[in-house]
Amino acid sequence: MKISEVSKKYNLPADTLRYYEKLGLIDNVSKESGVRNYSEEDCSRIEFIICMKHASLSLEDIKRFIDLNKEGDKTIPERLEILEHQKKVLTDEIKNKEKTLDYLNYKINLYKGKESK
Amino acid sequence: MKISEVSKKYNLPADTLRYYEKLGLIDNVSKESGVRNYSEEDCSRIEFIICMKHASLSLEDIKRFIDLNKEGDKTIPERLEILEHQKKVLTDEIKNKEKTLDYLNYKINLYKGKESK
DNA sequence: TCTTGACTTGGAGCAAGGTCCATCTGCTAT
DNA sequence: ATAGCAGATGGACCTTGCTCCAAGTCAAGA
Repeated sequence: MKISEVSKKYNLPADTLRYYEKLGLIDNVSKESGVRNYSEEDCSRIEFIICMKHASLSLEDIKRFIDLNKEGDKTIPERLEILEHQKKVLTDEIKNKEKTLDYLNYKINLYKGKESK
Repeated sequence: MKISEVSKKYNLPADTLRYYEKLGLIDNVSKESGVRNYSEEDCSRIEFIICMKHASLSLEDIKRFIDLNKEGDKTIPERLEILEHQKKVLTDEIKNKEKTLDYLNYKINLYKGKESK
């Protein structure tokens, strides 16, 4: 897949894809006469990155995780730690956002009452 | 309340509180011989800001909302629009984060299986 | 062959949201 | 009265995560 296709597929600008590669989040994509050709594996990696971003990991943390992964099974405890920690973060975020959603609804109803008065 | 107390209460650095004031998110806090003394109202405002940040509004949008509020009831429709929009954003975020939480749990279990092998 | 268009690179620039610093002021306890 | 501490101010600086640009390469169609 060419960069433009991947870009469309994941809704990420080509610049961002190259940026992630530069940071080492994506391994060097193989090139044909200088042009990137993304493999299935590259795409899975991109999906993983997007997912971890939703979990609010920084790009640096995502890179850390990927690097650990490459080091083999002995890094599983550390990876587990990262995941458990992020799970906590994520759970808190969801709780906060749900509370905030309640508050938004409350406010919205309040305003709707005022508006139709 | 002095800035250090407010800082502790809301877990926001004093610099950040002053920064919010500079941006106009918090009205000019009254001062006693040059030292800020936060009123109940100032505190409510801070709580509002924190809440809206959880709803993923930018500081600029929060300021917009606060400014509209000051302009009186005629701005209710616009405020409602902001809230409704943000509700949508927030709902999507929660959905994404819940999906991601599932994924994290899946990964964690996978790793736990490997670890205890 | 010439042009067009997608792609490349390196590096500069940008926006958001702080964070830090030097310097100054004004209590408060000794 | 004096040292020490909290706070104030203005402005410089920082981090994250892109985003844009200039200049160059390459393949394919007219």
